[in-house]
Amino acid sequence: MTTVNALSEVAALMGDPARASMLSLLMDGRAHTASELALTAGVTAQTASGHLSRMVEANLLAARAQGRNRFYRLASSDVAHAIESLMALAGTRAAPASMHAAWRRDPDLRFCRTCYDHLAGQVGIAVTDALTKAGHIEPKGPRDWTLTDTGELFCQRIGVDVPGARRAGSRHFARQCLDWSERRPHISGSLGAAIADTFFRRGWAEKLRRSRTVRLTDSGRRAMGSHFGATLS
Amino acid sequence: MTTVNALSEVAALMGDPARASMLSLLMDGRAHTASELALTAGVTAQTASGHLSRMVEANLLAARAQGRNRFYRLASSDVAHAIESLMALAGTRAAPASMHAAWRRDPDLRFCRTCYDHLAGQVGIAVTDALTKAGHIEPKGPRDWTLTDTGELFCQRIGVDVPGARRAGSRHFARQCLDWSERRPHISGSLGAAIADTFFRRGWAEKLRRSRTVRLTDSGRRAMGSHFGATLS
DNA sequence: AGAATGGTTCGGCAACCACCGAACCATTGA
DNA sequence: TCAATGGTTCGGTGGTTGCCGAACCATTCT
Repeated sequence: MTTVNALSEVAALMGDPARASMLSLLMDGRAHTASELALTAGVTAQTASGHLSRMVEANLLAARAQGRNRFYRLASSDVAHAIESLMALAGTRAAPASMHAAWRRDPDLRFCRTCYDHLAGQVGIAVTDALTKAGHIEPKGPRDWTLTDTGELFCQRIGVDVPGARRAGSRHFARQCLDWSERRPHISGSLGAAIADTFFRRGWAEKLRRSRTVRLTDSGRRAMGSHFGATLS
Repeated sequence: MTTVNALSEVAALMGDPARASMLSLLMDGRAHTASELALTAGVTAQTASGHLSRMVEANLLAARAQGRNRFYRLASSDVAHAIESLMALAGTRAAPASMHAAWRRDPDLRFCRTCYDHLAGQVGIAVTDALTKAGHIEPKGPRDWTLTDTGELFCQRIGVDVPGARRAGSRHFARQCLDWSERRPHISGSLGAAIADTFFRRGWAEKLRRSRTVRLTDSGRRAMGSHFGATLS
């Protein structure tokens, strides 16, 4: 009820290892079935079911029934943002030495991944930086960007569905999202999602199954150079 | 070790009610003694000691011995930011009806409070908005502000120690911090702290003991009108 | 030196809760 | 209609951990 208990309740929910792995998987922005989540969490279906209903109850997750499957997804991008923020904290938690070790362990994840439904990691940052440098997006207000006229043209040229992104209901159009590995913001919101979608549709990138990791294809690397003027390690 | 476990570990630390209330108290940005923290958490000194050492171990808290007292404070503003982010999530957790009830319960906290060491709540937002509207600060990059020339003069006039804030080591100068009750950014960083300090030094505001709540004095209300052109409910 | 205060360590207890086995419901396909 | 698959509910069990009493260390005050 009181604000401190609400804090501890929500934190305690994320504090269980099984639930944390489920949330981590759901950070890819997609909806996953209960059994899939049970598998990645390393628990049986019954146990997973309990966890999932508790998180739905607490409005961390949303459930959608389809056939005999039940799909779960993060309830809102706010939840995704809070998780990223905790991850950022967890990243600074350890001493620099072991931090490097942790990053060595998952260099691909650090290079490119999905954050909810948009691109994050070095690639996400590179895209965002390129758009900023070219004057295609400009900061508007504290947590948003504006798409400039040249940005509109640019998006049209590479095939980003801007009208569709603008149509996306009450959702933010171009939002700043803090990247936990780079510790700098990348572009999110419906425009960020549309850009990521372009990467997947044009074969520039592909999602690895059961993971937030994204692999940049060869044509993707070329596109980063030609369209975004970015060179990646 | 792996990133998901680091997430769950940090979340689990915040997930205990006793630790959560300690962290809430420490959100006022000050250092508090172990017994003070034990009292607000409603546990005995031994229990509190255990909690505190665990949080120091996890780099959430920093400890400083002084005489026979031991003072604990948040280890970094990153920790404060993560807590605010979780609180924001906890705020949206409940249905709108009960959310209002929770806010009714603590209208003063929502009106004005400290967030780490700067002002938050309606007053924090009002100050930030006024500075923006007058062109005293401008967004610089994704999460910072620049103090303009007129802003420099304005600060000097009302007695904000800008040189001192600039001298503040490696700390960010003017940072954007998300306000969990207003869900909009207010000014933090060393400049935000200097502004809050001015409010306290000039008697515009005073901290309520054992709480993050800040009371705006009558002269503070007048100052909000004359210096910031803001009217508060 | 002795007493008082603030803080920590240790050991045992109790409550909580994550977990699984088993049984049960719902949807799909044969 | 009957099996198969996906999911949830229920009950009992075990491990974790938060908690306090008691003893112990450190600092300050008389």
